[in-house]
Amino acid sequence: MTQTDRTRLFDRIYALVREIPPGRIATYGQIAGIVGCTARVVGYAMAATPDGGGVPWQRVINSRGEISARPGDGASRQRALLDREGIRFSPAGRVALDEVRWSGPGWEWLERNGYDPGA
DNA sequence: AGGTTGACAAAGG
DNA sequence: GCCTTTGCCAACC
Repeated sequence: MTQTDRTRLFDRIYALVREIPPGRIATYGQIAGIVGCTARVVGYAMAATPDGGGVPWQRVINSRGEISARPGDGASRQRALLDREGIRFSPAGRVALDEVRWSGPGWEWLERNGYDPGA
């Protein structure tokens, strides 16, 4: 590996988020558990995610099933994007994670990216 | 080289 | 079910 590990870490997160299909929602903890880091790092990586980079950052929310506060006022934009994908929000602004929760990437994707599906 | 910050999560009250 | 505290690890200053 010619690049530093930290670059690979962000790259892993972006690659994984990119695998989230439309109409599906993943939590920070879920992503963190797969890439092998804490949820906070995932949140920081999302904050550094460039718009239009092909990374559906909008499909990543907190474990409470709600859009967490983020710099600026892009929260409503994220909500609009998810609503466009068919995600329904509760009156409290929360989503039913039990229904739209992402099942995670396929085992072949994991193996292809150097993960260990058995673990 | 060291301290602070942060799009969080899990546990406790 | 909601709010507070604790732990977490990488990026940023």
